[in-house]
Amino acid sequence: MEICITSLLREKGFKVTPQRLAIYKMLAATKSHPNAEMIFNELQSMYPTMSLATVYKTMEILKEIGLVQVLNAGEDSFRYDADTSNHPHVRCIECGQVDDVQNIDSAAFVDQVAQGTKYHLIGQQFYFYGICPRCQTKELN
Amino acid sequence: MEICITSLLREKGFKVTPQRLAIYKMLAATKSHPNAEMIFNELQSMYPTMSLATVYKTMEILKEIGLVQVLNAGEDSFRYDADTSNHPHVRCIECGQVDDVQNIDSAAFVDQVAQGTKYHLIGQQFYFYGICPRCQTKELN
DNA sequence: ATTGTTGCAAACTATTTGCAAGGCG
DNA sequence: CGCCTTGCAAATAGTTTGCAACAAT
Repeated sequence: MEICITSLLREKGFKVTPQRLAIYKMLAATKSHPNAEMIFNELQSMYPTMSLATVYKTMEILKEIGLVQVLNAGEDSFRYDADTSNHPHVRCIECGQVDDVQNIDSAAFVDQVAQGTKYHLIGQQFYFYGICPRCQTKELN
Repeated sequence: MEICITSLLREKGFKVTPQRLAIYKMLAATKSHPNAEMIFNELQSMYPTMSLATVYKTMEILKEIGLVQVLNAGEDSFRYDADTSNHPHVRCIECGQVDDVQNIDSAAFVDQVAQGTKYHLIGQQFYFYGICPRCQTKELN
């Protein structure tokens, strides 16, 4: 995994820096789909000089070399996911957490859209909204 | 349709103003899924004192009373749609236009997700990306 | 008459950019 | 060593808010 990002950066002509490794490592280790500020906050203790701008610049590169995907779950900021497989996401409208939706077969649905539109389709994003298990139990108060 | 927005506003305790009618009428008459600035620009000739802030405030209300839905197709601004039925959208990565995807049956797909997640699902948004017919022909140059 | 709304300007937030100092190759 | 990257600060863009004048009920 570290090998992967290191060689990928070099291949594409980007330099390998501690900041880039740290950002990618942190993202790959979480399932929380953090936005830039969350990533920045989490890395600040380890890298006291880390800047938000570097997080943004790094995400731009990681997106470009295919190591992260950018999520736009209807919020005011972008979230990032080191799992670049094309899977749906679901956001809790109470607490705001974003989870993966696993083991979904969207092929039939995508095919249907591919046929129904005259676009040359390249990708897609599926976002669901609802109340997460934890917030459901909270609401029993 | 005008009757609808007028009575709906009154029912919910909002006042009926020319600006609100104009904004909704314009949105209901287009398929272009405009963002706030596009709406503002188009209305400025007819309503020279119209302000962007009023567009935003109005969209907030129209969303609240269920007359518009807000789209977040991976851009830096929100788009608005007076068609509140839950249909997918497709955006051209060349020219940026956003189109509806019509006649799609997503029930099976949604059911699959509803069962696969422990969320209490409330809604969803499907976004596709690709190259629109017009840009496909342009690319032949 | 009362209360909500408009529209300007200022505030705010997320993101991007310019640039000098520093680090990777 | 040369060039890319960092990180600060300033700039930008979309959206929201405060408030005084105004309009709908």
